[in-house]
Parts: sequence; C-alpha cells; structure tokens
Amino acid sequence: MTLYGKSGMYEQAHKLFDEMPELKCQRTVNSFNALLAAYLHSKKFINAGELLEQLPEKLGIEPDLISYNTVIKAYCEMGSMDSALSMVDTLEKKGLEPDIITFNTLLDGFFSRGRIVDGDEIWGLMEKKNVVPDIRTYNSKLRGLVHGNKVLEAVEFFEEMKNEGIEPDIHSYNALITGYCDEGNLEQVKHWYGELKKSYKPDRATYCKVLSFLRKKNEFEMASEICKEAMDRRLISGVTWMDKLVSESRIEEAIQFVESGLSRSALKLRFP
DNA sequence: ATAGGGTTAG
Repeated sequence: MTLYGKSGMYEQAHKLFDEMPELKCQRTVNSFNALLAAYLHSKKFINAGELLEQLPEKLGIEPDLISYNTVIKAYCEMGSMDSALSMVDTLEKKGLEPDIITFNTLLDGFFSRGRIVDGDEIWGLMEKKNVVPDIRTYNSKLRGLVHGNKVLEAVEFFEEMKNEGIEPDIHSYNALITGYCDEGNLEQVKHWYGELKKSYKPDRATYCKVLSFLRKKNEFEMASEICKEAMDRRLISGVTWMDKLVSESRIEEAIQFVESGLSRSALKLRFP
C-alpha cells in the first residue's frame, strides 16, 4: 500500500481502513499503524493523536510502541512538545518501554526548536532508562547547536562524540558545514569540507549547501570544481550555476565549464 | 507499519 507522501492520501487510507472488514481483512495493530503513518505523512498531525485516543478501544486494537512513536513524531511536527513528551508516560503506563526511536524523535523535536536544555534533560532520562544514544541522537544535538548559532559548541560536541567512540557520519559533517556556511566563515567551510572528504563522498545536501555558499562568496574556482564533480555524479544539474556565469557575461568561463564536464543530458536540459 | 540533514527544479 502506498498511502504516503501526497496530502489527502490519508482520506484514501482511512476509507480503506474502514472497508477492511467488508473485504474480509482483519484490522490489526499493523494496519492501524499504517493508518497513523498516512496521517503523519499527510501532515494531519492532530488527527493522528485523536486517532490513537479514540480508535483502539473502539476497535479492540492494542496500540504498540510503533503507534506511540508515530504519534510522538506527529506532536513534535506540530510543535506540541508537551503532548509529545507526555506520551512517554502514557506508553509506560501501558507497560511499554520507550526505545531509541522514541528518544531520537523527541530529541530532534526539542533540539531543532533550539530547546537545548530541555533536550539535554531528555538525553539524561534516556540514559537513565538504559537506552544507548546512537549516531542519530548525536546528530540531532549537533543540528540543534548549529541551528541556535552555537557552531563552536557544535564543534566541541563533535569532538566529544568522537572521544566517546561514536564515529561522525556524513550528517555530522554536513551539520558543521551548514553552521559555518550560515556564519559566512569560508575558511572553516573549506576545512570541514576537507575533513568530510577524508571519510565520505559529499552528498546532495553537501553540494547544495557548499555551492550556494561559494557562489555567494564569489569563490568561482573552488565552486566550479565542486560543481563539475557534483554534476558528474548526477547529484545536481548545474543549470543555475551556468546561468549565473551567462548573466554576468562570463561566457568564456561558461563555455569552458560546459566543455570540461557537463554531461550530454544536462546540456540538453539547458539547450533543448 | 515508527526517527535525518540540504535545496541547484522552476
């Protein structure tokens, strides 16, 4: 069942869910969770919460941890952090235990809203419950610090996680690069881009962020090099970059640029 | 069946 993505698909999902008995399909916690996910992905957050409150007893379905995690995500998305947090008490009263997904969802909600202190408190609660933080836990705090313009603290935290044996992944590097792009710090963007490349291939997010930054800074040399690489890997189209060259009448550079790396399909895209 | 960033698509 592909119920996700498009807004409005929750209606289809709910209709199907209602018709299941006639179709001789038994409704289970799995189909209930699929319904919750449909509401979540259609951004009908409040309905997901209401559904969890009403439907299970009406239908005799016992919600599981996935049901609660889905609704916690919905509350986080709508910014109802108190409701999200209170779901932990609710699920525990039902005899369930919050897992790493529960905590990562909550932490991402708090950290991404700049609520670092509250996030740290929840982090402590997580450890008290013997749920071991993973790379995504660390990354959510990294992004939170960056989002709150605390890039230096983010770098400190980056080092801290390495000391604790958590190997930074591409999201970790991208968070720091984003921080320094937003600060306008060219030297540090270059530094962390270099650090990233020692262990990973930049991904689409890296390229987008770094290229738009370098373009703003008029760092043509480095930008065109990176742009070529990104186009070769089919991760960006390069059209916008070339448009800028053309609009500034830097035609020679644009032509060189095209000849040196642009793929046939990208050319067709620009000059159909 | 549940948790990620970025935005260069126009």
